[in-house]
Amino acid sequence: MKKEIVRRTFFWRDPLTCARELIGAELIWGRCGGIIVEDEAYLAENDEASHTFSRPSTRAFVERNKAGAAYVYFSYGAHWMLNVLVKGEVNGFVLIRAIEPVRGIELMEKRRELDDQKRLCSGPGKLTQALDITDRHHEMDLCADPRHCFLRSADAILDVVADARIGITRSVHHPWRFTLRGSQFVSVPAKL
DNA sequence: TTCGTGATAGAG
DNA sequence: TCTATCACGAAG
Repeated sequence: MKKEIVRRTFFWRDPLTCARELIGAELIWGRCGGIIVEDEAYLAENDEASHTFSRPSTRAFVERNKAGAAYVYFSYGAHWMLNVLVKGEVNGFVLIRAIEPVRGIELMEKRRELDDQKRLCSGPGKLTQALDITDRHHEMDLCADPRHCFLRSADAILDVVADARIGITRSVHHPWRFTLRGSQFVSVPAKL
């Protein structure tokens, strides 16, 4: 089962498909990385929970950048969030919410000051802290540099669960959060 | 359950 | 300028 770098064409589809298929892929970030076990899809149109709904700067970002670009923003005065831009028939984003640590674990534990792999990257703010992701990565192309990319095997068969997105107040009903079934590394387990 | 934290955007 | 809002996390 050979893993290959996810190419830009992967992000030329609708955000829901991208989000679902990124589960099980490996996020490579410098010396660190891990398997994506939780993410969420946001649509640039008709999705009140998306930043594009209320933020002109985000709409400009979508226009300005290619698919596969990193959209990084600061939230609640404390946390960075990592998203990937998707540009298909419907534009949108995939928010990376949790990874299962695989490489550079020691470094990530040091950054988080936490010796617990299950909670090391089990949330969007936690994983950016563990990987040292900040606004300096905003607009970075995640399909060009093998040090900051996604790795995925095309033939992997995974049990992915879809349920409602977390931490939003609008458009809450869409089942656009995706998790790897049974994973101990997610922020909040899916309801069965 | 609460609360800190700061960027953004819209109203006044 | 002022204020509401927020795709969070940690403590209690």
